[in-house]
Amino acid sequence: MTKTPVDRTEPAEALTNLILTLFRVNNRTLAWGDRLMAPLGLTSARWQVLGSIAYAERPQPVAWLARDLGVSRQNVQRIVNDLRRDGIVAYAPNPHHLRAHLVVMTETGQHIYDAAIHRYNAEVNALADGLSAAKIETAHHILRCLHSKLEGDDHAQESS
Amino acid sequence: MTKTPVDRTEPAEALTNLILTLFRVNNRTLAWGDRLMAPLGLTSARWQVLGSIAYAERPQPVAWLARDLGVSRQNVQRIVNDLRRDGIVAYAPNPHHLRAHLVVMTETGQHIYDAAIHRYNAEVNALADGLSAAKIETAHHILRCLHSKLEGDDHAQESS
DNA sequence: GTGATTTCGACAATATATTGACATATCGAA
DNA sequence: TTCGATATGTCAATATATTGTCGAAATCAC
Repeated sequence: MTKTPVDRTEPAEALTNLILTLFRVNNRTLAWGDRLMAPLGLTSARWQVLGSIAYAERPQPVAWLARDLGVSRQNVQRIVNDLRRDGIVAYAPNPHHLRAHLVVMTETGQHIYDAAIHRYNAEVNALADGLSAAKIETAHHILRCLHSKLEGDDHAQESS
Repeated sequence: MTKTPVDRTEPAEALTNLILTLFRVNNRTLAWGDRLMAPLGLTSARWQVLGSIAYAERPQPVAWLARDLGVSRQNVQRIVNDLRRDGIVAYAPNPHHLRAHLVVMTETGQHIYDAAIHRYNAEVNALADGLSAAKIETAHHILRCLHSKLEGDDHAQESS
C-alpha cells in the first residue's frame, strides 16, 4: 500500500515557491488597497468591481462582471447591492433581458472612481519604483499562463 | 479644486496589469487547491496552515504561524481549532510560555499531510509543464520585491 | 523587584466569499 | 410551438478572514 513517491520537476519546484509567495503578496496587496481606498469609502473588493465596470466597453449584468473577475456571482451581487445602496452604481434596463439589469456607475460613482484612480496612480508609481518593466512583464506573462491552465482545469471540472 | 492628474510610469503601468492578473490567479489557485485537497478533508486554508507547521524547524504557537503566513492570528486560531477537533494537530506544552501552546501534527495529521504533498506534486508538475524555470524565478523575484515593499508599508502604518 | 509594554489566546462583531437551492427568463433544438 | 438546457437573480447556510476588545502571561526598562 505504499505510494510511489512523486518528485517535482525543476519548474514545478520553482512554481511551488512562486505560489507560496503569491498568496502572501495577494494578502498584502489587498490590505494596501483597503488602506488606500478607505478615505473614499471603498474597499479592495468594491474597487475591483468598479474597475470591472469601468474596464468593460459596455454596461454588463452582475453575472458577467462576476465571470470577468473569476468570483461567484452571488458575491458580486452583494457588493453591487451595497454600492447601489450607497449611490455609487445604479441599474439600467437591459433590452435583451428582463431580469438581468445592467450595472452602471452613477455620477457620484464616477467621481469616486476617478478619485480612486488618482490615489492609486500616485501610490503605484512608488510601488513600482526600482522594478524593471521587462521583468514585471515576464512575471505577468507567467501568471497569465498559470491562469489559463487553471481556468482549463476549472472548466474541465465543471463539465464532469 | 481640480486635482493635478497623476500619470503612471512605465513599470507602474506594467505593475497594474500584473496586480489585476495576480488577483485572478490567486482565486484560481485557491480553487484548484481546494479541489485537490477535498478528498483528504483539507481545504487550501487548512493546507497552508499545515504547510506552515511542516516548514517550521520547530513547533510554534498559533501567533507565530499567523505572522509567518501574513494573516491574522485569530484566523489561524480558528483553523487550528478545527484541525485539532479533527485530530490532525494537537497542542504540546511550551516550556517558554504557559498559555501559548505549541502546535504539532498528530500521526494522523502527518499521514494526511504526506498524502497532500503526494497529490500536490503530481498536479504541480503538470501545471508547471512548459513553463521556463528561469522565468518562474524572475516572477518569484518580482513578487518578493513587491512583498517586501508592501510589508514596509504595513509596518509603517502600524507604527503611526 | 516594580511597573509599563508587548505578546498571546479567547470572545464577539462584522466583512468577505462560496455553495446549494429555487423560481423565473432566455435560448436552442426537436 | 413546445420542451429541455442554460442563464440569472434571490435567499439561506456556511466557510473564510479581519478588527476590536479583554484578561493573563511574558518581556523589557528602570
